[in-house]
Amino acid sequence: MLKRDQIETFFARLQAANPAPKGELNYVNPYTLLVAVVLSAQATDVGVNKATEKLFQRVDTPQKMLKLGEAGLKEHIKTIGLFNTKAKNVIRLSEILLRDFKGEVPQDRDILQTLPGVGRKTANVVLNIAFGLPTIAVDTHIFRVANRTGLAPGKDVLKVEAALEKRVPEPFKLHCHHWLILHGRYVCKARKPDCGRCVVRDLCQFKEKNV
DNA sequence: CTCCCGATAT
DNA sequence: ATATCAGGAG
Repeated sequence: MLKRDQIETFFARLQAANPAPKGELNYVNPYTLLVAVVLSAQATDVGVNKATEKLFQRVDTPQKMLKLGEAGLKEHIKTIGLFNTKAKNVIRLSEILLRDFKGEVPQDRDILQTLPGVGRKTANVVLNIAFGLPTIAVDTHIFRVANRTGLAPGKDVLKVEAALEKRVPEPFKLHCHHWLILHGRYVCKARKPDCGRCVVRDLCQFKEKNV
Protein backbone atom coordinates (compact mmCIF):
# COMPACT_ATOMS: atom_id res chain seq x y z
CA MET A 1 0.00 0.00 0.00
CA LEU A 2 1.17 3.46 -0.86
CA LYS A 3 1.97 5.88 1.97
CA ARG A 4 0.26 9.22 2.41
CA ASP A 5 3.06 11.28 0.89
CA GLN A 6 3.26 8.86 -2.02
CA ILE A 7 -0.45 9.30 -2.64
CA GLU A 8 -0.02 13.08 -2.63
CA THR A 9 2.71 12.72 -5.24
CA PHE A 10 0.60 10.22 -7.17
CA PHE A 11 -2.27 12.63 -7.70
CA ALA A 12 -0.11 15.72 -8.06
CA ARG A 13 1.52 14.07 -11.06
CA LEU A 14 -1.74 12.88 -12.61
CA GLN A 15 -3.08 16.39 -12.15
CA ALA A 16 -0.02 17.94 -13.75
CA ALA A 17 -0.36 15.59 -16.70
CA ASN A 18 -4.04 16.45 -17.08
CA PRO A 19 -5.01 19.71 -15.33
CA ALA A 20 -8.64 19.78 -16.51
CA PRO A 21 -9.76 16.18 -16.82
CA LYS A 22 -13.09 15.43 -18.48
CA GLY A 23 -14.98 12.26 -19.16
CA GLU A 24 -15.26 11.01 -22.70
CA LEU A 25 -18.95 10.16 -22.73
CA ASN A 26 -21.00 12.76 -24.58
CA TYR A 27 -24.13 14.22 -22.98
CA VAL A 28 -26.12 17.45 -22.94
CA ASN A 29 -27.82 17.43 -19.52
CA PRO A 30 -28.09 15.25 -16.39
CA TYR A 31 -30.72 13.02 -17.98
CA THR A 32 -28.66 12.25 -21.07
CA LEU A 33 -25.62 11.66 -18.89
CA LEU A 34 -27.60 9.15 -16.87
CA VAL A 35 -28.71 7.40 -20.07
CA ALA A 36 -25.18 7.44 -21.49
CA VAL A 37 -23.73 5.87 -18.36
CA VAL A 38 -26.41 3.17 -18.29
CA LEU A 39 -25.58 2.38 -21.92
CA SER A 40 -21.86 2.30 -21.21
CA ALA A 41 -21.87 -0.86 -19.09
CA GLN A 42 -19.37 -3.31 -20.61
CA ALA A 43 -19.03 -1.10 -23.67
CA THR A 44 -16.49 1.45 -24.91
CA ASP A 45 -17.28 5.15 -24.62
CA VAL A 46 -16.48 5.54 -28.31
CA GLY A 47 -19.13 2.99 -29.19
CA VAL A 48 -21.67 4.63 -26.89
CA ASN A 49 -20.97 8.10 -28.29
CA LYS A 50 -21.42 6.83 -31.82
CA ALA A 51 -24.91 5.62 -30.94
CA THR A 52 -25.98 8.55 -28.76
CA GLU A 53 -24.88 11.27 -31.15
CA LYS A 54 -28.04 11.06 -33.22
CA LEU A 55 -30.18 9.87 -30.30
CA PHE A 56 -29.50 12.90 -28.09
CA GLN A 57 -30.20 15.31 -30.93
CA ARG A 58 -33.79 14.11 -30.92
CA VAL A 59 -34.15 12.81 -27.39
CA ASP A 60 -32.88 14.72 -24.35
CA THR A 61 -35.75 14.29 -21.87
CA PRO A 62 -37.69 11.35 -20.39
CA GLN A 63 -40.81 12.58 -22.20
CA LYS A 64 -39.14 12.41 -25.58
CA MET A 65 -37.63 9.01 -24.74
CA LEU A 66 -41.06 7.56 -24.02
CA LYS A 67 -42.31 9.08 -27.24
CA LEU A 68 -39.49 7.34 -29.10
CA GLY A 69 -40.39 4.06 -27.44
CA GLU A 70 -38.45 0.88 -26.75
CA ALA A 71 -38.34 -0.31 -30.35
CA GLY A 72 -37.19 3.10 -31.56
CA LEU A 73 -34.52 3.25 -28.88
CA LYS A 74 -33.22 -0.20 -29.79
CA GLU A 75 -32.82 0.93 -33.35
CA HIS A 76 -30.48 3.67 -32.12
CA ILE A 77 -28.42 1.54 -29.73
CA LYS A 78 -28.36 -1.87 -31.38
CA THR A 79 -24.61 -1.56 -31.99
CA ILE A 80 -23.97 -1.46 -28.26
CA GLY A 81 -23.54 -4.70 -26.36
CA LEU A 82 -26.35 -5.77 -24.01
CA PHE A 83 -28.65 -3.40 -25.92
CA ASN A 84 -31.85 -5.33 -25.21
CA THR A 85 -31.77 -5.03 -21.45
CA LYS A 86 -30.33 -1.53 -21.66
CA ALA A 87 -33.23 -0.36 -23.82
CA LYS A 88 -35.76 -1.83 -21.41
CA ASN A 89 -34.00 -0.20 -18.46
CA VAL A 90 -33.83 3.24 -20.09
CA ILE A 91 -37.53 3.17 -20.95
CA ARG A 92 -38.57 2.04 -17.46
CA LEU A 93 -36.20 4.49 -15.85
CA SER A 94 -37.67 7.30 -17.93
CA GLU A 95 -41.19 6.33 -16.91
CA ILE A 96 -40.21 6.48 -13.25
CA LEU A 97 -38.42 9.82 -13.60
CA LEU A 98 -41.44 11.31 -15.27
CA ARG A 99 -43.99 9.91 -12.84
CA ASP A 100 -42.16 10.26 -9.52
CA PHE A 101 -39.55 12.99 -10.06
CA LYS A 102 -41.12 15.51 -12.43
CA GLY A 103 -38.86 14.30 -15.20
CA GLU A 104 -35.71 15.34 -13.36
CA VAL A 105 -32.71 13.33 -12.21
CA PRO A 106 -32.64 12.96 -8.39
CA GLN A 107 -29.45 14.15 -6.70
CA ASP A 108 -29.46 11.27 -4.25
CA ARG A 109 -27.49 8.06 -4.52
CA ASP A 110 -30.00 5.81 -2.78
CA ILE A 111 -32.83 7.07 -4.96
CA LEU A 112 -30.75 6.82 -8.13
CA GLN A 113 -29.92 3.22 -7.30
CA THR A 114 -33.59 2.28 -7.23
CA LEU A 115 -33.81 3.09 -10.95
CA PRO A 116 -33.56 0.07 -13.27
CA GLY A 117 -30.09 -0.31 -14.76
CA VAL A 118 -28.59 2.08 -12.22
CA GLY A 119 -26.21 0.63 -9.66
CA ARG A 120 -23.78 2.29 -7.29
CA LYS A 121 -21.17 3.02 -9.92
CA THR A 122 -23.61 4.72 -12.31
CA ALA A 123 -25.18 6.69 -9.47
CA ASN A 124 -21.76 7.90 -8.34
CA VAL A 125 -20.83 8.98 -11.86
CA VAL A 126 -24.02 11.02 -12.23
CA LEU A 127 -23.59 12.67 -8.84
CA ASN A 128 -19.98 13.54 -9.60
CA ILE A 129 -20.21 14.63 -13.23
CA ALA A 130 -23.70 16.11 -13.47
CA PHE A 131 -23.97 17.58 -9.99
CA GLY A 132 -20.38 18.19 -8.94
CA LEU A 133 -20.40 16.06 -5.79
CA PRO A 134 -17.14 14.42 -4.66
CA THR A 135 -18.35 10.84 -5.09
CA ILE A 136 -15.87 8.23 -6.32
CA ALA A 137 -17.26 5.85 -8.93
CA VAL A 138 -15.22 2.66 -9.15
CA ASP A 139 -15.38 1.18 -12.63
CA THR A 140 -13.29 -1.56 -14.17
CA HIS A 141 -10.38 0.82 -14.86
CA ILE A 142 -10.27 2.38 -11.43
CA PHE A 143 -10.60 -1.00 -9.75
CA ARG A 144 -7.60 -2.22 -11.71
CA VAL A 145 -5.44 0.87 -11.16
CA ALA A 146 -6.23 1.08 -7.45
CA ASN A 147 -5.23 -2.54 -6.92
CA ARG A 148 -2.24 -2.67 -9.26
CA THR A 149 -0.53 0.43 -8.00
CA GLY A 150 -1.22 -0.16 -4.32
CA LEU A 151 -3.13 3.11 -4.12
CA ALA A 152 -6.28 1.56 -2.63
CA PRO A 153 -6.31 -2.24 -2.71
CA GLY A 154 -9.58 -4.13 -2.24
CA LYS A 155 -11.22 -7.40 -3.25
CA ASP A 156 -14.41 -5.82 -4.53
CA VAL A 157 -15.48 -2.44 -5.85
CA LEU A 158 -17.18 -1.41 -2.62
CA LYS A 159 -14.00 -1.96 -0.64
CA VAL A 160 -11.94 -0.10 -3.22
CA GLU A 161 -14.39 2.80 -3.11
CA ALA A 162 -14.18 2.91 0.68
CA ALA A 163 -10.39 2.76 0.53
CA LEU A 164 -10.26 5.60 -2.00
CA GLU A 165 -12.69 7.62 0.08
CA LYS A 166 -10.29 7.31 2.99
CA ARG A 167 -7.00 7.66 1.15
CA VAL A 168 -7.53 10.26 -1.57
CA PRO A 169 -6.55 13.68 -0.20
CA GLU A 170 -9.46 16.14 -0.12
CA PRO A 171 -8.16 18.52 -2.80
CA PHE A 172 -8.04 15.66 -5.33
CA LYS A 173 -11.36 14.00 -4.51
CA LEU A 174 -13.59 15.85 -6.93
CA HIS A 175 -11.56 14.91 -10.00
CA CYS A 176 -9.79 11.74 -8.91
CA HIS A 177 -12.37 9.67 -10.76
CA HIS A 178 -11.35 11.21 -14.08
CA TRP A 179 -7.64 11.08 -13.42
CA LEU A 180 -7.77 7.43 -12.48
CA ILE A 181 -10.03 6.36 -15.30
CA LEU A 182 -8.01 8.15 -17.98
CA HIS A 183 -4.80 6.77 -16.53
CA GLY A 184 -6.31 3.29 -16.56
CA ARG A 185 -7.60 3.59 -20.10
CA TYR A 186 -4.53 4.97 -21.81
CA VAL A 187 -1.55 4.03 -19.64
CA CYS A 188 -2.35 1.44 -16.99
CA LYS A 189 -4.24 -0.68 -19.50
CA ALA A 190 -5.72 -4.07 -18.71
CA ARG A 191 -3.86 -6.10 -21.32
CA LYS A 192 -0.61 -4.32 -21.98
CA PRO A 193 0.18 -1.67 -19.37
CA ASP A 194 2.27 1.13 -20.84
CA CYS A 195 4.57 1.45 -17.85
CA GLY A 196 7.19 3.22 -19.97
CA ARG A 197 4.93 6.26 -20.19
CA CYS A 198 3.60 6.12 -16.65
CA VAL A 199 4.19 9.21 -14.51
CA VAL A 200 3.82 7.27 -11.26
CA ARG A 201 5.91 4.28 -12.22
CA ASP A 202 8.43 4.82 -9.41
CA LEU A 203 5.64 4.71 -6.83
CA CYS A 204 3.76 1.78 -8.33
CA GLN A 205 3.76 -1.65 -6.72
CA PHE A 206 2.89 -3.55 -9.88
CA LYS A 207 5.34 -6.42 -10.08
CA GLU A 208 5.40 -7.01 -13.81
CA LYS A 209 6.45 -3.56 -14.88
CA ASN A 210 6.85 -3.36 -18.64
CA VAL A 211 9.52 -1.36 -20.41
C1' DC B 1 -22.31 -17.05 -9.91
C1' DT B 2 -24.60 -16.44 -14.46
C1' DC B 3 -26.62 -13.95 -17.97
C1' DC B 4 -26.95 -9.98 -20.96
C1' DC B 5 -24.11 -9.25 -25.89
C1' DG B 6 -21.87 -5.93 -30.07
C1' DA B 7 -17.61 -3.64 -31.19
C1' DT B 8 -12.87 -3.22 -30.68
C1' DA B 9 -7.96 -4.19 -29.38
C1' DT B 10 -4.47 -7.44 -29.16
C1' DA C 1 -9.37 -16.36 -31.51
C1' DT C 2 -10.09 -14.15 -27.23
C1' DA C 3 -10.02 -10.60 -23.68
C1' DT C 4 -11.99 -6.42 -22.66
C1' DC C 5 -14.98 -2.57 -22.62
C1' DA C 6 -17.35 4.11 -17.69
C1' DG C 7 -22.02 -2.88 -14.85
C1' DG C 8 -26.37 -4.40 -13.17
C1' DA C 9 -29.93 -7.75 -12.14
C1' DG C 10 -31.77 -12.33 -11.04
